[in-house]
Amino acid sequence: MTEIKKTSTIQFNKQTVFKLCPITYVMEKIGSYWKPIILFHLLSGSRRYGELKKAMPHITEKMLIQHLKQLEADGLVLRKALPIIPPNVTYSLTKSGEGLRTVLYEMANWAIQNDQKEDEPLFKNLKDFPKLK
Amino acid sequence: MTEIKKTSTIQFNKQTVFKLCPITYVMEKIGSYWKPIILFHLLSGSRRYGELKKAMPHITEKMLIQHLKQLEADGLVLRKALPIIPPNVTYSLTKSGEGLRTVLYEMANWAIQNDQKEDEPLFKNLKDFPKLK
DNA sequence: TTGGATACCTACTTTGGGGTGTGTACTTGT
DNA sequence: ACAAGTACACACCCCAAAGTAGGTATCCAA
Repeated sequence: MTEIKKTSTIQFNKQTVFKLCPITYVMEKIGSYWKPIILFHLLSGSRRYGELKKAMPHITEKMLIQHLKQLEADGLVLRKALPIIPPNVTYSLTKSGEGLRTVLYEMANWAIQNDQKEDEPLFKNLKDFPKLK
Repeated sequence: MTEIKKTSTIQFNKQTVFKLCPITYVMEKIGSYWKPIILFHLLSGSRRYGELKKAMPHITEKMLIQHLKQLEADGLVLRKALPIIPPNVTYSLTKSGEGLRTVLYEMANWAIQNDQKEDEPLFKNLKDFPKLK
């Protein structure tokens, strides 16, 4: 995995920054292009690694595991591996990750509202928003 | 301003991707480290360029205008410049940008819930979440 | 005339996020 | 004996995003 440099200017005095803006805290956890999308696909329940890959055809394997590992390290995602061959690994949301459901829901909600204004809307409504179980 | 390459693999067949995952649509609009943070600071009302700079001490000027310009181009932010010297430019949320309030609110909410678990919580509650006017 | 105030612009450089491609471990099926 | 299936690991490379550092325009006040 690619290491993260701790000395960049962005990392400077993070504590104080967080106090001023809780959003900064969120961005440190899920602030990348892929993470929210991965989390979105886990909202409907646990998924195998291969299932996630199929659900996101345009993500590279490297990005997928890399972000899964980080989400796991950040306590948002749980990895369960069965000791069998061929391997069987499933990923699911932790309680903390599950807490992001409303965030993602509101994002989807905004996307739909915002998209209606354009010529050819892509989504219709929120009926298809993933429900757990 | 830095140009955006339209031919990257990520851009490939975006239409179909959006249909599968509305979150992808959102990430294209506000999916960067700084954008949600900038939007957060505009939730309480219009702000001058210099005010935003002060509110985000660790952002570079380049990043600030660059993202402001893109947010403006994406119709999330409105720029109002008075023709005086020294210049007076204020930024505010458009209706579309204002629609992100709930998203940002839920983010802050999650940050607070999530943060309570740690040793030294940074935020207390949502009373300080910016209200318009 | 010099400097401050404001909101930028524009080179140049760096960095790390992301892409490509290959390899691996172990078992089951043919 | 070999390929297929699964979930990765690793090395190499590229480029866009972010950082650094300087400059600009215009007016006014000292």
